[in-house]
Amino acid sequence: MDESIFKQMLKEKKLKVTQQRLLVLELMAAHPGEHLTAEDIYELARERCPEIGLATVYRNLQVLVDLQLLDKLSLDDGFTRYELSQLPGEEQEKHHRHHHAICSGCGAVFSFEEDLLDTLEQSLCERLGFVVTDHEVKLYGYCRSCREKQKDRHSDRQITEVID
Amino acid sequence: MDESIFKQMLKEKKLKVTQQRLLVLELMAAHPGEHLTAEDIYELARERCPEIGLATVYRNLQVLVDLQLLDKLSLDDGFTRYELSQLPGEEQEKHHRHHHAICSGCGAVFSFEEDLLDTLEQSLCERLGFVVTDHEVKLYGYCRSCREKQKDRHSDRQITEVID
DNA sequence: GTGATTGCAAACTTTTTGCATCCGA
DNA sequence: TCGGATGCAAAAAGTTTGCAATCAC
Repeated sequence: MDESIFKQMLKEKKLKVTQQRLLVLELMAAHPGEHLTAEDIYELARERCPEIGLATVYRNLQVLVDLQLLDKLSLDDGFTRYELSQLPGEEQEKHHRHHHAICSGCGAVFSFEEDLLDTLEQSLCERLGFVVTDHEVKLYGYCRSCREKQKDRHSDRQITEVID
Repeated sequence: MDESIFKQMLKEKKLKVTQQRLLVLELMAAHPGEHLTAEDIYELARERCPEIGLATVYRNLQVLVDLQLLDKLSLDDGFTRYELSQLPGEEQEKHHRHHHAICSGCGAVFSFEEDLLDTLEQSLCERLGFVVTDHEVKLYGYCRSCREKQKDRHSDRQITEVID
């Protein structure tokens, strides 16, 4: 991870480079693709900086979101979650947030990237003059393993019915 | 609104038809397309049933969500919001949740329906065996009026620069 | 030195829960 | 009558804030 670019980004916003701030970013960078809660990050942070406070974690997560290094998202379980968006210096022509498919059966979360919203975003711009800068897509449904369990349960029931 | 179908739906789940339950549904039906918070609905409900409790509102909103009469959504302002999904008896071959475009400038919310996720959902099913039953799409960006304000501000600045 | 940042605790906000009472079927 | 539903208050849970002490620059 390019720390000097991060320091530059902070300097531009007149923010200081503190140990805690660096640590939070490092931890997020060490867990790409994961959807960590503030509490998760707090627990990880305390391993290396036991005196850190939860409020500091919240404040620094917000700084990193403002710098567009993290995405803030919700998987509808009551927690705000954070996911690495890009490493400092990794410029992207367009912000490319992950989409998530959440299993209603077991709560498993599948992440994916896909650019199928372009048509939608274009029509929105033409019709409303609304220019899209970011999007969040959540799909709800049932994953393969839950569907197979469901199938098994149905078989059981049928067998039971036959036996009865 | 077909009250008898609603009563039938409740009976099937062994739930009772209470005044409060009816009232919450009526209020939601009277505000289609709006994204009301529990507090909003509580305020509206108290006009006609001053003794109603906020907890009752929450409990009945959840009942209506379970019956698929309401959609639960978040516009990222810290409130869970509720929107009429369909009236009792209005069967839809597929659940058709609204999508929302949220303006980062002024907070305005634009709702729309569109079926551009079919390809995405199909590929998800083929690749992961994940079957989608519902989806939530949020687009973030800037609405026309905020973009025009932004444009004006740029013009001002240019003029100032020229004058200086 | 100055101003941002931290850690701690208290406060805040939204939502849920326990429980005695009430009411619908 | 009986079990679900209600209203109230208290609790829960996640997040934010106030403030004195500390740290980065």
